[in-house]
Amino acid sequence: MALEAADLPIGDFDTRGPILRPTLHDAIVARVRDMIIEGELAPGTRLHEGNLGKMLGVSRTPLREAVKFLASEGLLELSPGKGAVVRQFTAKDVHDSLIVLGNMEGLAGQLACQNASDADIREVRNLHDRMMDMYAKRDRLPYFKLNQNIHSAILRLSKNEALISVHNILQARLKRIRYIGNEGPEKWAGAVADHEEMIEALEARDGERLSKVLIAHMDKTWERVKHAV
Amino acid sequence: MALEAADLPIGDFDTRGPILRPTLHDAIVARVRDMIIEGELAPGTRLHEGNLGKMLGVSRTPLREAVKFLASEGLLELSPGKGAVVRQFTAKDVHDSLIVLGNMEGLAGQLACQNASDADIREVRNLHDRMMDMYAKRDRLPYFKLNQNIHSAILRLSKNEALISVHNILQARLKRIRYIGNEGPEKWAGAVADHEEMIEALEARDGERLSKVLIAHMDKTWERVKHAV
DNA sequence: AAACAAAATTCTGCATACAGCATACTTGTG
DNA sequence: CACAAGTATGCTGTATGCAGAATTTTGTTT
Repeated sequence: MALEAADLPIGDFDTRGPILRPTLHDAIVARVRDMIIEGELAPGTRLHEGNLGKMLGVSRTPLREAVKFLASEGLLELSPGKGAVVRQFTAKDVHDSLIVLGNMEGLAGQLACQNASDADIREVRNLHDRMMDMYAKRDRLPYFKLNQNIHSAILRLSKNEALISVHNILQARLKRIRYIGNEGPEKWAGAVADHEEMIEALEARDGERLSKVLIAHMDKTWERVKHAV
Repeated sequence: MALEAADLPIGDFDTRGPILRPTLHDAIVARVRDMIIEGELAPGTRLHEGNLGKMLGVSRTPLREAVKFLASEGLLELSPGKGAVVRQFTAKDVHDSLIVLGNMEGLAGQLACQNASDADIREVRNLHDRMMDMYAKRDRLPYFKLNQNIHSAILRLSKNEALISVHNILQARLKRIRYIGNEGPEKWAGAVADHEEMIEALEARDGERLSKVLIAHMDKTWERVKHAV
């Protein structure tokens, strides 16, 4: 089953601006990235251009271009003469990344309090309330998704493209860890309390407070995830 | 004059770990990146694979791979069917990036105060003193280089690879702006005062203070650069 | 002369072909 | 039986060829 440009997930299209034709390149990048995140390509695995290309139904040329792209994102490492290897993250790498992510989200929170419109904030409140419903029902997966959405929303509300961009890069590197770490011993009540404080601070446009909660929240993420690294 | 792997700048080699063979890929990436930073490839320019390849003495295949790599770094934009274009940064893009960079350096300062060895700090003191000599002589270029070195050193002393990595990405995107902005109406004395406070805070391992100075210092960078954007 | 349409050219995107290097295997020797 | 050297296979890295899209040029019409 060959990979085609139409396999691009909808979310990858930029609906503002001129409509861009989907490209095979983007499709391959997205597919291989998913394979890494979902563990189909385990850390340390050497990518075999012939096999992987056949598996995806594309020739080596666009596949190699996608590999270079992902290497630049930090998901793959290039070994000259030996091709690409799925990057291994040490526990320290993950911890370091979470510290940086926490700081970025803190900054995003501060900026969001300055730059978000009232309507923007109402949207986050909406997400928050829906998440709380899921918490009441102890419905894990939709809770998790809405949780992610809230964090992305805060980034978006910062209206700082540079911040969003570097956050995405770092986030992508850790997505796999989060993916496996999701089953860990979460202190669910504590996380929910954090989120209550977040939405309060955001609605009060209290950037300092929001920033602090977001950073503290990320510290707890490390506690939750570190056993899995 | 064909581009060869030997044209790699020394600094690109990772001297720790196994010695890696220089690759044409890295050489092309570095060369094109420089061409963008130095303005040889102006923002908005469409990269012509045929011409550029001939100019560098390489075929289109490795060139295209390098282009994808740089696109992932954010220095190029890919237009499906139209190839790659040197990315244009708006004034807001630059301002946003500087805010994020300032925040990152602030975090790096805090971490450096925790994680740097005394010897590490002495090295920065050394750089600082040499920079001050250059300031006394009003010797602009070496001052500028030492200045850059000090900022990189603080990042390095944070001992946080993730932070160093994302900082480098954002830094690379702005290098061209810094390059042209360097001639601007710098408030040299003010910058020097900032640096005096930085080294004091670092030697006192006062993370809070160092962080604040670094962030304020970056705000001034925006003032110095914004006229050129 | 200007505007539009159509053809020709040029460029990108992808596939394939080939050369050189890395690795695995085999075979010979101590 | 173990180890080393030589051989063979297979993979990566690079160049080239081809098809289709984009752009430019040219011709035609108003």
